[in-house]
Amino acid sequence: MTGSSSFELDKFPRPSIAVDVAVMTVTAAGELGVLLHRRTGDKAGTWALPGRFLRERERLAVAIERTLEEKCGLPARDITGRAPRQLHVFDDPDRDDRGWVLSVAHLLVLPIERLDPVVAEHPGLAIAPIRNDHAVLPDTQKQLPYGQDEIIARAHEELRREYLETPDPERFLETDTFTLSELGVVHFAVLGKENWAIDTFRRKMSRQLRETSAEKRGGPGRPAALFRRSRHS
Amino acid sequence: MTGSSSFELDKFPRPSIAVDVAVMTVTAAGELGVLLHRRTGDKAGTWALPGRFLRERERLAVAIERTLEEKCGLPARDITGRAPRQLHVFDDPDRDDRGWVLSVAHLLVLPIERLDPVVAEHPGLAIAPIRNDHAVLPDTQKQLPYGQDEIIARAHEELRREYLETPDPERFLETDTFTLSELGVVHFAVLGKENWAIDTFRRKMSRQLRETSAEKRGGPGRPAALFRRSRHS
DNA sequence: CGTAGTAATCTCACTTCTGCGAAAACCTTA
DNA sequence: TAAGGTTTTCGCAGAAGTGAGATTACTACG
Repeated sequence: MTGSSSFELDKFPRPSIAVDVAVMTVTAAGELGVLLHRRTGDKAGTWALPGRFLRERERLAVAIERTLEEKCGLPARDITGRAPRQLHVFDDPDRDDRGWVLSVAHLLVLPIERLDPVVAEHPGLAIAPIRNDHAVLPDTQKQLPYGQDEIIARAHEELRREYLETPDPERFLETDTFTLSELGVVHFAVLGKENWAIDTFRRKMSRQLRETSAEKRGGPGRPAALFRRSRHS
Repeated sequence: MTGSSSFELDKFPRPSIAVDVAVMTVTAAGELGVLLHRRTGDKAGTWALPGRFLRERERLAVAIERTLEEKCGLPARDITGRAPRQLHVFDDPDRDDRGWVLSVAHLLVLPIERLDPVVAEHPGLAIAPIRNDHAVLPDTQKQLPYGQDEIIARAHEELRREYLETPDPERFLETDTFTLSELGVVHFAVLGKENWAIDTFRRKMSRQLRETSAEKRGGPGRPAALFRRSRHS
């Protein structure tokens, strides 16, 4: 920005700023899913990504956090320690028929354990699986409003890029230690079978983790070594 | 966003939106550089990235384009065919002492040939080389205002990520055909010597280019094969 | 207790990648 | 026109990565 006298700010009309968030998780079935909520107001009943308008001098991350709390009943402490990630600013002035709105799209990853109880309790919430790069809605609605399908596509793309190289950087897995299989379920959900090579996966990831002396046993098959995140990831 | 009655837009105060752009180039000396301009107004004389406030219903890319035209005298046709790339939204409400401003940072790559004549003509412009991930300013000023150093760091990081894999995706090189050495100068400028392996570079890039039957000769040394961008890059 | 089933890990041949030095092809200058 | 300098390209041996099958170590069930 250029140096300007302070009243210059008032010279220009200003857009409303919205935040939208694709909360992504890996379901118990091992599928990548996104949190949707049923809208209220004039377009009640349709599914959409959570989002709302930015309040005065509010930070984007805080707006995201409050949206999830207010609209989805997700307690704030379910989000602590997790930072929403900016994806894109949608700036088409005709995107929103209510007026001139810029929308900042975000990605937030949450473990399914945090989402499941909340979704079970609120009928206005759903976790839609993502197939072929778009969300499969719970009923006959085909698309999300305001081109939110593109948000999901961008979120998925971002995740794919990260998960090719790094072991669960967004922490779908919350536990301190985990087996390579557990990690594999997450990566498989993100990457899909076309980008999935189990051998390469195990080798690349185990190199980036610290092995613990413990094992996980109890299930069928050979016990699996438990790994821990390496210090700086 | 949730469905809302249309007057809801007016209920909230709205922030000013600024766009800032790191115009990056590779200088004749083979260094990565960024375009700076001397500010006017109350902080006249200090160097900063070009930027201004978004006008009513203006698209971000258009605001960038006009900023460069109005503030730096870059003719619009120097930018045609090139899309600024969003990097980040800076949302700290205290970032700008003039008020509540969100700033959308962008990266735009331009070939040095387009910048050189304009910079030579305008004394308020400079191309600052980037070393150790921050711009080396032309005079005693140490830092850019409003944390614009972070914009440069993000821009550089983004470029590094792309240029490890793909031959000049942002098109520092504008000519139709080029030799691997000419391409190498650009990649070296972006990646720095620590990420530079000439053999790997040649092999990885030549595979992604189409060889032409022409050669470039005239300089000292063996003539170099001229390559062309492959269709979809 | 033995057998079947399952999951994790190891082994090995094969392919690809990497760094380096040698060779090729040109320009300049004497 | 021959020698020297420069730049590009090729060739090779060693390193690293890949995919598939064999092996190991468990649980479940009769």
